[in-house]
Amino acid sequence: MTVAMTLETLRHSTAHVLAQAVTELYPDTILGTGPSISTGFYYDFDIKHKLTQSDLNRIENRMQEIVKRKTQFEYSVLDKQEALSLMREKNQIYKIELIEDLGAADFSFYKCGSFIDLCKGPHIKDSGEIPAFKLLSVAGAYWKGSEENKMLQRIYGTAFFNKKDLRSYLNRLEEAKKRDHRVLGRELDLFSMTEETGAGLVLWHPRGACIRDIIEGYWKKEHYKAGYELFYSPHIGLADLWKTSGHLDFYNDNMYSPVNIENHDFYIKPMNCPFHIVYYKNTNRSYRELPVRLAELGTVYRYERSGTLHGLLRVRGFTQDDAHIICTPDQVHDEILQTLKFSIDMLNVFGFDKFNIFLSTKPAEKYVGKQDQWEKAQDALKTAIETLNLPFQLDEGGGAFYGPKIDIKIEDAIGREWQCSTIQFDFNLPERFNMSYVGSDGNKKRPYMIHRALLGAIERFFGILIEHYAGKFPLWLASTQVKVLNISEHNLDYSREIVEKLKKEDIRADIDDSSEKIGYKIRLGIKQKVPYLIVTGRNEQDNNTVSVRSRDEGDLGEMTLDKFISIIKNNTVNKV
RNA sequence: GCCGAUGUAGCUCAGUUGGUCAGAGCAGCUGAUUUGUAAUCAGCUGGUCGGGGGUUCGAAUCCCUCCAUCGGCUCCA
Repeated sequence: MTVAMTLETLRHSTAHVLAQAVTELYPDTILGTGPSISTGFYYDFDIKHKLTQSDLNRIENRMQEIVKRKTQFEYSVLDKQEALSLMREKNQIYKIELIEDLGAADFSFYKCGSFIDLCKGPHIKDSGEIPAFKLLSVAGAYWKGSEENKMLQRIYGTAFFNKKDLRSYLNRLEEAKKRDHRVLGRELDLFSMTEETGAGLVLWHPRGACIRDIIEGYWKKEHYKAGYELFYSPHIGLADLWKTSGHLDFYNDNMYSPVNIENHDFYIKPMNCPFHIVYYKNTNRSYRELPVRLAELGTVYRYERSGTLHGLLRVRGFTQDDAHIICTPDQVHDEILQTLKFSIDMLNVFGFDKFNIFLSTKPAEKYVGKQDQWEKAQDALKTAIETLNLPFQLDEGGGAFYGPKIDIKIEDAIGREWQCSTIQFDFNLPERFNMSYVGSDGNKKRPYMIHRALLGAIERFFGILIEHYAGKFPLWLASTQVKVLNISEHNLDYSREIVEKLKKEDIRADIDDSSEKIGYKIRLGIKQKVPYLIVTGRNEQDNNTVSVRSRDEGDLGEMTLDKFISIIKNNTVNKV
């Protein structure tokens, strides 16, 4: 066997060493599987003993020993009978299942010391070739990833070619922890979620609310520019509405129980679309009116299983930056192109420029709508992506049953991918609601409907933003843009005057008029990540100036207030 | 929902085998200080130890249960 020493190989081999160590320490271990993954590797085990963090240390030490032993990885091939009997002998029921599943004639094994594992390889030459590794965590994981199956214990770890890479990876994990939006959210007093109010429900504190307001204000302004009309719909709707839309049939698991008012059931909305459609149908529509573009920051509530909740990134009540475009077949291409461009532009403004775009097409089996509709829609989506020269991945058959879609994912600080923008066709709802418009030939026609969100959900997007900026919101988004710090009581009037002047210029300014020393005030201002701190003391008062300290650029020295205001205005407009 | 871990003042955490163990720092408040670029000093107020139930003469500590959070899995129209 040739040994291709890729990071993947190294990690896969390290997973074997992990399994070997665990087997040595816990002889009753039944092995699951143990692949390499993008951040390292894992191995699943069925062990009676509940693994703890301290067990991890013990296992890691044993792994170090195995590495020191420099045992060879020996390759061998067994036929099915031999493979099965070997695994039976070792009571490896999961491996037996794998052998049966694979249905091949021959099976390759790798042996390292007394440890042998079913594996297609490749592997490193011997265990001594592992230069740097670390076990990271234990977690539960279903056998074969199915909820129906038994839950095994999974150990995560990582490995690198050298200690330096490992260290920098671990540092990155530390860094990511510091950026965690849940931590920063508390430190910067942006939001909270409490046991008292309910899991997955967000309290937007004034500072967070301020930033949200700026985001939403910008969002609205841009939507008007892009030819959208704003819409508001209620939080609950009659059962019949959701029956017509199909949500009570298809989405019921995610919906909360109804409230009964005068013998009518009302459901809290999990989506905004039905309301927009009802409005569309409010009057006879002519092709001359299309496209109709309705945008709404609509707050929806969905049941999410308790174990899936995660800070702002997965919640039960959230506000979609939703819109529905209802148009004629002729308009589909233009609308999609415009929407995709809009989406990318919007994400760019918030500092995101790394995207993973997925184009999902018609599922093989369950779907609604006609073939030519799907083709036209898919063509529009693909053409738009290509026109903008964006790389994308094709997810053949990955579309929803009601239409094809584009999903845009961005990466957060910890390398997790989060879906923000989505642009999806819907062939289902126009049918169900019998939507129509009168064409130029005087006949009633069925419009195309496009459902789209650019930021996805405000809550999730805010969480991603916090991590992206590490809490250092750019000037235009910062809740407090300038904090004025007076040196002593003698400068208080002058300092307050400065604040008032800044406020008059629509600059979000605040004052720290406590009787603390300037060092303390600066420390506090830095901790709060305020973009600009202004020091006002005797010198400034005498010279009629301010001393500016920028969060990102350090001390900018003494300048006139007018000069400072123009810097702020300039940077705000440019969104830096 | 599932597996595991965790839950002590607003925050970060101490609390040895159940018996002055309800504590510290920061924050907050009150005073003093009037300060020149990352923590001025002093005093004070904060907690049914996540909720409920149980064992015990006695529970933050042991048991049960519920809730929430964390790491994952699963799910993600």
